[in-house]
Amino acid sequence: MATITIKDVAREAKVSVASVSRALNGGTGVTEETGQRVREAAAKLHYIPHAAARMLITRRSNTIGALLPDLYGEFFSELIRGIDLAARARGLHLLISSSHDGVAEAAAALRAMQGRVDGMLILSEHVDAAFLRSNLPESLPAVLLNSAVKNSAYDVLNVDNVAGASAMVRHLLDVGHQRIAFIAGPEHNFDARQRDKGYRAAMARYAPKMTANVISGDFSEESGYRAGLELLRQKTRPQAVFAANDMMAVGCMNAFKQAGLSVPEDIALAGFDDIPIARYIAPTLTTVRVRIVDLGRTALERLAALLEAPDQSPASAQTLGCEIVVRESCGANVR
Amino acid sequence: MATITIKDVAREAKVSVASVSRALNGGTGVTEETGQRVREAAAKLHYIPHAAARMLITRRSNTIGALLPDLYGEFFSELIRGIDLAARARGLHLLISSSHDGVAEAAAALRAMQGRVDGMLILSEHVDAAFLRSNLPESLPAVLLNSAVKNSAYDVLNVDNVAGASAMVRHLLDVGHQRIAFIAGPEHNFDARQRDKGYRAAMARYAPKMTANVISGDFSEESGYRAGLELLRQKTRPQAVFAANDMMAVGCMNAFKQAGLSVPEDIALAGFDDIPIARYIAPTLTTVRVRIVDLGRTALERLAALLEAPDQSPASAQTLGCEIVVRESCGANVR
DNA sequence: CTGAAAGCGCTTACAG
DNA sequence: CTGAAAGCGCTTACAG
Repeated sequence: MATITIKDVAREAKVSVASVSRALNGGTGVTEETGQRVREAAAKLHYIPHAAARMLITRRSNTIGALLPDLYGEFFSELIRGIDLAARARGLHLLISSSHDGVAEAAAALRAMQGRVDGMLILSEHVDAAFLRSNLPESLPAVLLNSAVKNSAYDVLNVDNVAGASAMVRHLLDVGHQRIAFIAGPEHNFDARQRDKGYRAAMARYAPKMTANVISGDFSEESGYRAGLELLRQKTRPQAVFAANDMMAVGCMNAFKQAGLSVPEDIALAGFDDIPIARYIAPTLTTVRVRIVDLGRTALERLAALLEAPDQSPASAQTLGCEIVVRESCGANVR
Repeated sequence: MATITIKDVAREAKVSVASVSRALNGGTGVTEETGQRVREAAAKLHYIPHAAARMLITRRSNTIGALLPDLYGEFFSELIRGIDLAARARGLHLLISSSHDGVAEAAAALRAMQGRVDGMLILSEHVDAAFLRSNLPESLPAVLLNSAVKNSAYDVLNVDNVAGASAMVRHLLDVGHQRIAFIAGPEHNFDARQRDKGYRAAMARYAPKMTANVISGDFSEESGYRAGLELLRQKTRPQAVFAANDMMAVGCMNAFKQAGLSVPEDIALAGFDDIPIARYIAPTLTTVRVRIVDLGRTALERLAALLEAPDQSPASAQTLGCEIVVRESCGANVR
C-alpha cells in the first residue's frame, strides 16, 4: 500500500487539505460536522501525518535529544526511565546517544542531533563551556546534568553531592566514629570532586580537631581495594572509611575482610550511590542514595519549560537532594 | 542568528543549490574544484542540513526506533548500549520508548514512532502477532527481540534460554546433584517459559529417573524466598535448586540461610542472567550469562540489513547462545 | 467556516 | 558538470 497522505484524507472526507489539517490539529476553525467527517476519514484510511513534513513547516520536532556518556547500568537505566516517563507524559520523543568515550565522539553525536531535536539533555564529562560554545547553537535549549559548567547560558541540574557527603560524615560522627577517612574518586570527575569537597567541609566543621584523611581512587572496585590496603598501613587506623562511591566501598570491604577485620565491629564503612549491590553484600552497605529517576524527570521538565517559553527565565542552576541509607556497615544499628 | 539553509551555502559558494546538494552528498557529479568551494562555504557558515527536509524528500530518517518494556537496570542499559554502538557505527539515530506497562501504552508508543523511523526494534511482552498486525505497517522493517511470535513476517532474535537452562542442569548433574528443583518465572513471560522448558527437557534426557520438581515464582526476589521455604518443606529435600533468574536465586538463598542451611554444602543453588549482584553475594552465584550487548548489537545489525535490502531475505529467526558461569553456589569448586 | 496557494529546505530527474 | 524546476507532505496566512 502506498503511504496515505493528507490529500487522501481530504478526498475521502470531501474537504480541502487545509480543513483536514485544521480538523486534526485541535479541531478549531472547523464545524463540528466537518471535524467529524475528517476524523472518520482519517481513521478509515489509517492516516498518520508525516512527521518530517510537519517538522519542516512547524520547525518543531517534538523530540528531545539526550547525550549520555557510557554509564554504569543502574544509573543509566534509571535516568533514561525518568526522562522517558516525563517525555511521554508531554508527548515528546526521545532521541538517545550514549557511550561515547572521547570529546570528538561526543561532539559528533551532539552535532548529528541538530535539526532533529527541539532541545538537549546533556550529561557528559567531556562537556565544558568551550565545548558547548562550539558544538551547540545558542538557539537550541539545553539542560546540563551533573555538570561543572556554571555561570553559563545553560540550565544546570546537579545532584547535591556536597550535602550528601556532608550528611554521611555527620552520620558517621553521630554513630561515634571520629577518625573518618575518605576514598576519593577520579580527579576529573565532577561528582567525585563535589563529594570530596563535602567530606572535607563536614570534617572541618563537625570534627575540627580531626584532619582530613583522603586516599585517592578512581571509582573502580579495584581502586577501593587498594585504598583499603593503604588505609590499613596507616599508623593510626581510621575508625570509619567513607568511599566516594559504592563500588570502591565494596573493594575496600574485601581488603578489610582479607586482613581479618570485621565490618563494622573493627572498622566502619560507607559508600555513595546506593547501587543494588549495596543491599546484598555482607554486611549491607550504608550509603547515600540519589533519586536518579527524579533527576531524569526533573531535567526533562526543566527542558520542556524552556521549550514552552524559550526566553522567559534566565538560565538557572538547580540541585537535587540525596538521602542517607543506613544499613549494617557503619555500626549504627549495633549500638 | 537565522538558520543557515542550502541557499545560503549556494550563494556563498556561487553555485546552485543543486550543486551544493551534490557536493555535500558524496561529492559525485561535481568537479573537484566546485566540491571544494562548496565544502568551504558550508564549513564557514556552519551549515547543517535540515534533517526534516531531507527526510521528506528521501523518505529516509536514518533513525531506528526501539520499543522497550520497563526493564530492570542491567539488562536495559546493556541492551541499549549494544544497540547504540551498532547504530552509531552505521550513522543511524536511535529513538527510544521504554517503560510502558500495558498493551495500550505500547501500541500508542509504537504508532507515535511511525513516520519518524526507518525500522523498529521491538522487545515487549505485550507484543504478539495480532498486536503487530494492527499497529505496525507491513512496510516498516522490524526485528523482534525475545519474542514468542513465530512464523510471522517479522525477524525474530531470541536468547537461547532453552540451551542455557539445559546446560545448567547438566552442570548440576555433573557436579553430582541428582534431585534438582526449578523455580519458574512468570507464566506469561517468554524467557521464563523457555527456561522452564530447557530445565524439563534436560532432566528428562540426562536424569530420566528423576521427576521434574517445579515451584512457581514471578522473577522477584520475594517469590524466590517463598519458593525456597516451600522447597524446604518438601519431604525429600532437593540437592540443588535452579532459579529461572538471579533475583529469585538471591531470595531463595536468603530462605536457606535463615533455615540454617549452608550453600552449597547443604544445598546447591544456581540462577540465570548473571546480574552484577551474582558476583557479590556470599556465596557467589553460579548462573547463566546472556551477552546482552551482543543481543542489542545483533538486533540492530539485522535491522540495518533489512533496511539496505528490504525484500532480500525472508523473515528469519535467530538465536543467541548463552554461557554458564561457575561460581561458588553449586559446589563445583569444593569437590 | 472553507479553500486555493504559498512555502518550509531539501533532492533529483531533466535539459543544456 | 551545472542549473532551473518540480515536488516531498504538511501548515497557515489570506480571501471569500
